[in-house]
Amino acid sequence: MCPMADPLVTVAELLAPAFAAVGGSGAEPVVRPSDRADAQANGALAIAKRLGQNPREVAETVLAAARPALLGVCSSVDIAGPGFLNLTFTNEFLAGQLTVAAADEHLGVRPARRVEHVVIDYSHPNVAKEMHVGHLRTTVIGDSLVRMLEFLGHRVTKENHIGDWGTPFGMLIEHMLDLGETTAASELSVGDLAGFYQGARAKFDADDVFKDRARQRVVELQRGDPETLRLWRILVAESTRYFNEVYHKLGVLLTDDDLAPESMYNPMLPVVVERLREAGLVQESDGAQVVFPPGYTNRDGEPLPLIVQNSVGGYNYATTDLACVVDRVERLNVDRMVYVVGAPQAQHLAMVFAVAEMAGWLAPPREAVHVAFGNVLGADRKMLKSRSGESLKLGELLDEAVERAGAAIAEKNPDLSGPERAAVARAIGIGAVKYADLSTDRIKDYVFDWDRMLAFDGNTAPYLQYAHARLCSIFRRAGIDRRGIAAGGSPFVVCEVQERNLALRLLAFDTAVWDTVDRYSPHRLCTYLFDLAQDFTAFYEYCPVLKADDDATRQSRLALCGITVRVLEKGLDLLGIIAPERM
RNA sequence: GCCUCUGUAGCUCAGCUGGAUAGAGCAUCGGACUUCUAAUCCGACGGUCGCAGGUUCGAAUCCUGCCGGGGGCGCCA
Repeated sequence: MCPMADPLVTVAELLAPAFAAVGGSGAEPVVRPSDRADAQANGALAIAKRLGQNPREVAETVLAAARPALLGVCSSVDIAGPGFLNLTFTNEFLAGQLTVAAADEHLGVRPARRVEHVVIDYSHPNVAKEMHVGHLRTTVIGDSLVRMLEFLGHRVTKENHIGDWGTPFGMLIEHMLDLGETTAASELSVGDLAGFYQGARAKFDADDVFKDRARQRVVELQRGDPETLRLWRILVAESTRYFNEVYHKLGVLLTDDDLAPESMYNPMLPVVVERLREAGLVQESDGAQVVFPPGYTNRDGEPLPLIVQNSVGGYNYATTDLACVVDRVERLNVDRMVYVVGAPQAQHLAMVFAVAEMAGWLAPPREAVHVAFGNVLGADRKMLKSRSGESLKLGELLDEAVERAGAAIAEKNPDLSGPERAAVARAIGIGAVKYADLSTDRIKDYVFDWDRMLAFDGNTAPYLQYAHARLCSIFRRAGIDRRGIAAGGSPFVVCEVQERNLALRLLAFDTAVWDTVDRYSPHRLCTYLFDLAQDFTAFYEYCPVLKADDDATRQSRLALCGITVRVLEKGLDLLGIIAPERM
């Protein structure tokens, strides 16, 4: 078993036998952070309630049993209020825990007990359609979850389920023919997907001849006509190239290897329906082939179906989503499927999962999770739009972020120049956009505000990056490699209150990461990192490092800075944010 | 109509699987730079946690009802 760095986890472990002895097998210490001490254990109250005893007396009994285990760990343990155990750690214990964390490649974060194969479904842009701010959330949240799950040791499969199939492709292909293949391709590759799509749409709506051609083309596409497929592949290839440009700007992990296009599932669609039919789940309703998962009703209170084949024999996204489930279970053998998809799809996904369960494709411990998220709003609290009222192109938004960050740097630090300034502008601009998205609870809508996200104070990426840059500066001036600092010995001396607060925060990284992953809520890690940056700057203000009074203090503070910079860097990396060395 | 998410300081948000006196940041006001990056720090001000009940030793947190806002509810994805 690997040693645990987090004092709350460690002390919970130390207290567990005493609580179990007094309260029975279900009794837990319930250790939480506290304002009045370093931690409080609330478990005695639950035991008292269950046993009908006085909670303070229960706390006394538990404490008496636990005392030996806490020797050297806690400098004081008090019973307070109705029966809390207030725990204060010894500085020596904290120093020892810091040594454990510093020696750990994972900075004290416990690896997953059981390694799972997790598939994450995110980003999913549509071919020949613009990527907009709606794609920002799924892409950034998904990317962050991939990084965290991998950090915990899971095997992660990224799936970018791009929309490359469906009736719109008839008009898109015909539009491409009208423009000429090379013109069309160049229009798409420079990223004018909105113009291309709207051009096709306008003709489709206005021109009946064009409409007929488009419909005929859909038939050819579905029939597998080679020439039509060739044209279709041009659309897909040019769009994919454009998506990759946006992904590159964003700095996310997605590559072509992660593409799981809708069309990939086409051959499976009839099979899915057939298998549902064999399982006796399919009914005909108004001419369509449907499954009725229990518990869903429409607005008239009648059972609500999941339509898997429409009345003219076509398949839809429910069929495709079911095919995905089958593919992931039977081909990839995944343990967990994570869908980073907007909140409006909640009912659809719930029904798909329900049908998959009915068919026996999805059964515990295998699980499917909908990681839902809200909208990005403008200052008017409506869906974010460009000035002209069009939907905002993601690529342009990212360019603007880098531009704004560049302007800020030019003003604040004129010494940075050339390529370094450009790189820093990118790290700050993109980091700011990502952090603004990740730092609020994903289920809620948030207001997109340039000034707030790019501010260098407050809960923003630049504030965290600035703390990181100051740390790097210390090591640069000391002429020490910050990565090699903590190796060997136990240099930590926890003394000043700022050192103590920083130490406690650093040691809570484990809990912060696990809380974040357990709830698929990156904003929890953001909150932690902001707290860490604040604790560090307080330390930085009051505790000289390079000019410390004596060498032991200097060594200890350098080592403390060494873990801080690693946690900050790793934490930001888990959010997909780059921390520049200077800014 | 039913389902679902949501309502916390002037503003933007944490806290929600029950714990002690509800926390940050911004803004406002007052302090701190010949100092490891002041892009910072310290302090003050600021809240009947939408409303009303209930559960209990204890509720922002759980339950019920109501009010306000968003979303979803049969052949698009």
